[in-house]
Amino acid sequence: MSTQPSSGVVLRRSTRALTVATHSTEVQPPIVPPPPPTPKVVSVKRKRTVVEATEIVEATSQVSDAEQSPKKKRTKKAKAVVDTEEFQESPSKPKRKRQPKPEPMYVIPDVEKKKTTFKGRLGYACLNTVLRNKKPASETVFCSRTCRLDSIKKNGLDFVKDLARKNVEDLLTVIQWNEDNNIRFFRVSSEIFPYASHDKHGYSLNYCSELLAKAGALARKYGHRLTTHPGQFTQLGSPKPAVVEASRRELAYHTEMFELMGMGSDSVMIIHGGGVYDDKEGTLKRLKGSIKNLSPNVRARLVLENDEMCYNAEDLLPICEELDVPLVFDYHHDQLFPSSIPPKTIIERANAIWKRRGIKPKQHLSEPRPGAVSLMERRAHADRCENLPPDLPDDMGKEIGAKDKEQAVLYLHRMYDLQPVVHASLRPANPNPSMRTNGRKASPKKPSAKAIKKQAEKRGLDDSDASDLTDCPSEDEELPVEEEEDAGEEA
DNA sequence: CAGCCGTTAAGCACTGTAGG
DNA sequence: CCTACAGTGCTTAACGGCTG
Repeated sequence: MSTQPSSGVVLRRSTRALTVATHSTEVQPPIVPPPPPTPKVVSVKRKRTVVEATEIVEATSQVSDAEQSPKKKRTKKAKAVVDTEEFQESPSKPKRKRQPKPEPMYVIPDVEKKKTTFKGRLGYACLNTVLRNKKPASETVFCSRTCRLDSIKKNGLDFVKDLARKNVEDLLTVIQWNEDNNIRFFRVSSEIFPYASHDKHGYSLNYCSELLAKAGALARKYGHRLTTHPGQFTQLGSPKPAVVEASRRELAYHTEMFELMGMGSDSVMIIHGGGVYDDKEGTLKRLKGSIKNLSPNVRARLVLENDEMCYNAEDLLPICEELDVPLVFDYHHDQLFPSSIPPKTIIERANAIWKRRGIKPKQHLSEPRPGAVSLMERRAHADRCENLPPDLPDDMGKEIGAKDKEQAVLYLHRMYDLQPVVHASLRPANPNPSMRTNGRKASPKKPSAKAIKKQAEKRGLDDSDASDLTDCPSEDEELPVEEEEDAGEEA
């Protein structure tokens, strides 16, 4: 709303309220009838949530005989439990089958041909849009199924473990798709085993060892490189010991995954420097200390990456060189938060570390969205990349960070004649890419749970009401939510 | 059933505002 | 002027309410 100050560090993007039609790659003009101006009644929703929640508990507590006593409103969650129990195939009651929609016709425009000396691999991160968007929904393939902590509390640990198993099953499909489409470099979603590193609900991956070994064997058979990028809450430099400990667990779980898959040293885990905590030097010292304290097998796979806000390549290179931790150079981040050292020098120094360690180097490439001006806007990834940087070493793995995921890779494959492409796998680019990212949208009206809790504490509500919302058992959960709502309404 | 939309989960950066 | 705090941003996909 207000004009951006000249420094322009962060832009509050009220313009985001503009809704954007979901990325439509189909040729048919999207039929988007204007939504009726229905007033949103948030508070009602919340109250209902509480009621439903109790129903779910009842429903799932008798999963075995769920079929004989269907609740008037069978929740999706309850259904999900049944589904996971019948992974293979279920001769369940005859469902009315919806006529499958015909495959949409895609018109794939020609690409501008460009030249490069690059002979390395291009890869993408986490999600394959073709497989993810398969219809019907039961056909979709993806590796980042997750759930809420509440679902684990209600349904037990096996619930989340089953989700993860399905993720790994789908990883096999993704690897095969990648092979069929000449993409041999893939970042596995850090959410493939949801909550595996959680302090209370964490679990070992051993239960899934056979399937992981199978996925690893497939990747190795085709010579695919798999890497991972643990979440931004992996903060090895945090002043809070609990956060560092959680970060260690996160890295340990990713290491365990690659070990069970039998992946070699090229399967690295990439993290950023993290927050600054008002003390960059001190934080870098803590980061260094934390890395030194990692167990050897975890440290063997750890890699740092320059980010666009806190630690650029120049900040990280000294640590990387001292501790022999490879550096993933991200071109996009370097543009937003440049080092005083030119990229060429950074890449040379980074590559020297990769070489010393005997690991194939890796870089990240992405581009800001067209028309992006402010820093926050330029942070968001464009749908695709239009250019490869010059002078790339041939053994370099290049992960393309783009909204169109594998399509961005195929686009570059075509532009630069890097690999043959399967035409049926191609999807057209969105002709009208917006500036809007997919980030979380917050409701301006409703205070956050944290804010509500603090308000409640301030107003001197009794302990049970102000107790930790994230951790209280189901019985207690109902009261605070009701209180929450009142607090929210009044505030 | 499909699709839309807000919420949630992790941790931190940053801005604007209120109050001392 | 400084501090504290609320709100929003970064990412991502499932969940759940709701509508058509």
